[in-house]
Amino acid sequence: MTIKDIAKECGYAVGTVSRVLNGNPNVSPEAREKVMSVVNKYDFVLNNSARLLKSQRSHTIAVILKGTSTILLNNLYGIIQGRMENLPYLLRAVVIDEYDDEVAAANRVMFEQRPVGIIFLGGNPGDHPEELRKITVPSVLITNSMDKDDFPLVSSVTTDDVAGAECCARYLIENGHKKICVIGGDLESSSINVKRYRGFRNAMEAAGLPFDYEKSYHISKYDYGDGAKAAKALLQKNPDLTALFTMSDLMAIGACRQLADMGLRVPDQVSVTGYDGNIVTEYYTPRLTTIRQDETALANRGLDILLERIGQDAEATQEPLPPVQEKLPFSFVKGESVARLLS
Amino acid sequence: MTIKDIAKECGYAVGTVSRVLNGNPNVSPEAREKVMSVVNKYDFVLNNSARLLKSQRSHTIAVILKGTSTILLNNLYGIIQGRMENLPYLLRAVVIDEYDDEVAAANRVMFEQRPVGIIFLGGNPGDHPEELRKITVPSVLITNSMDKDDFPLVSSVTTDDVAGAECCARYLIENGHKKICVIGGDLESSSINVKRYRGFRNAMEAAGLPFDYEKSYHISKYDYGDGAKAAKALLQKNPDLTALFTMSDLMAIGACRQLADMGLRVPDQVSVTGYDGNIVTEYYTPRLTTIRQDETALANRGLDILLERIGQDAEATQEPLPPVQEKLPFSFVKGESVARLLS
DNA sequence: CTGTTAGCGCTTTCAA
DNA sequence: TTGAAAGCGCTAACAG
Repeated sequence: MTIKDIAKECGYAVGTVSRVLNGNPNVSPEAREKVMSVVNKYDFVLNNSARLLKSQRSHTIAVILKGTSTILLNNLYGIIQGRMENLPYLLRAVVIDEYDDEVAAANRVMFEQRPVGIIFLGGNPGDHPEELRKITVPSVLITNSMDKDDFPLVSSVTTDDVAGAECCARYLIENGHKKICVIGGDLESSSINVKRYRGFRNAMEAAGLPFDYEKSYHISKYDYGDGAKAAKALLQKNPDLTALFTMSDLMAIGACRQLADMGLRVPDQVSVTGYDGNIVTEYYTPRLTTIRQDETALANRGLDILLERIGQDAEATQEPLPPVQEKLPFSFVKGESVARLLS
Repeated sequence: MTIKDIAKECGYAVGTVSRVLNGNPNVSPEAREKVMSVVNKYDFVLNNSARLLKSQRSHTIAVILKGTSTILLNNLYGIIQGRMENLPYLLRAVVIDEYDDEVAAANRVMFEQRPVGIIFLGGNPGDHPEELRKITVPSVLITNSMDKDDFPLVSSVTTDDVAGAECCARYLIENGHKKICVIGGDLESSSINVKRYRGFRNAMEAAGLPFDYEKSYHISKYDYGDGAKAAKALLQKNPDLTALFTMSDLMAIGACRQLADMGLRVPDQVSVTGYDGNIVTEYYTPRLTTIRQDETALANRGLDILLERIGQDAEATQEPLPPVQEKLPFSFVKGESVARLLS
């Protein structure tokens, strides 16, 4: 079943059928109706390969989803997908492993799909500058920020991780906590960890509290199990800690579990804060104190930025829009996992 | 940069370049080397659209992921993707909404990508028989079973939901629970709900316990919030209940939260069971009693079944392999969310 | 408004 | 073993 068959059956030429199917206005209503009736009769769909081959440009936006297990990213994807229904683009998800190279994946998809734009959900493309430079369509990184500013095609939308972490740490301090330990990601591996750590340190320093990285910072993956292990290790090294500042809700939940196993109650004996505002924090007992990123805003703004750049790229009239690195507001969720220390 | 440019640069014809790039054996070593050197020089990649257009058949396996939020499915996807590295197939993820029609999505991808096989992760393709019949490549449904047996191309791998639910319910009964209420999915909407309910009823009947669907079954979506609401409603109608049997870990966690808000402790005052064995159940407090599906086995077996059918489809020699509907064993996770009732 | 037609980049016969 | 050439299904430019 090809456009030719449709043309034959409805008595028009392939050009007309093509025009109808592509929403070209230069078609008479009768022709449109006639063609559509045949198209519907057979549930005919244009061959995408042929379209792509011909037009040398797809209407595909590729989404590189790094680390399928992160619920946040899936939600972002869902929001973006929802908006696609009213947009003339096709979304193509590329799900890669937490340890895969997102820029390599993007380059692969560049060749295979020729997308008009790329959305990175998670990951840190800036870590692969040479590869990233090969990407010739606008892209936007959501949830992480692009620190390098010499990529004219890469924008980013993120929440202010420094401020978020600072806010959360300040809440602990305001509640009388002084001996606070940190469960965080590897500072070498991702700038997001660095920022959250900086925010934490800012709050500590503002309060004149000391912090010993060697003793009181434990590296953890963004999952439950590692959070639990980190909590255990920190407790051994810092038996007098009163609070754990973590860089993710999953770490926080893992830590809570570990504390419970050690007979310590949250928040009565140890306070714990999460990060990200994962929905589970609302249902966990105790409800977790956390920083909520506004997923909807993040996804929408990211998509808007990309669409602007794709759109004007098509017109190719004026100067290309410069990339933007935006920070969106976060919100603090008080929860129940931080106790007020009487002093 | 096309195959033509490559051909020109290395002095061979496009046919030869194509043969080299496709691993066709009828190429002289010199030609191969020459071509490859130029290909590597430019990092040339064949235009996929043109290949597809020409060969009318991709090496793509499409994966329809229904409901991005289900962690289980993402894990399954991860496992499948991991195995792809050693396989000559490309995976194409199609993420659709919980309420989208997975068979329509599959048909779309059939036209656009011409995959050699389809994996349904979640969903219930059997619910759309007419559409499903249009799919002309082998497919396999993982986590749900195909009840209809007149689809010669659709296989399935699932755990035995009836047995799993029965096992879980029996555990409650063995611990002295008699007044058990159920938080479950809509029996109309998915056969998986019917099966889990049947398993539950089986256990109840075996123990000679009555169950009043109207009074003690509450329909809930597979998420936290609805689980909480359901728990509240059930408690109002059944103030004397001692246990909640739920059809998903998320519902169970939502229910636990609701119970805590009502001042009821789990499991001391009310016992709760989950379903699926989501990793969070191990870190929740209390650890949830649940049925764990063996994700790895499910994913691997599902892929194996599909590969067998794709493979022999290519040979096209003997009779096509019939579809199989397999049930894999589950495991019961005791957890800590069920109390022993003294009677 | 509609029909005709030249490719898009590739694979795959067919001949050499 | 290699080259030449015919399309795959579609779009878009052009002619009518």
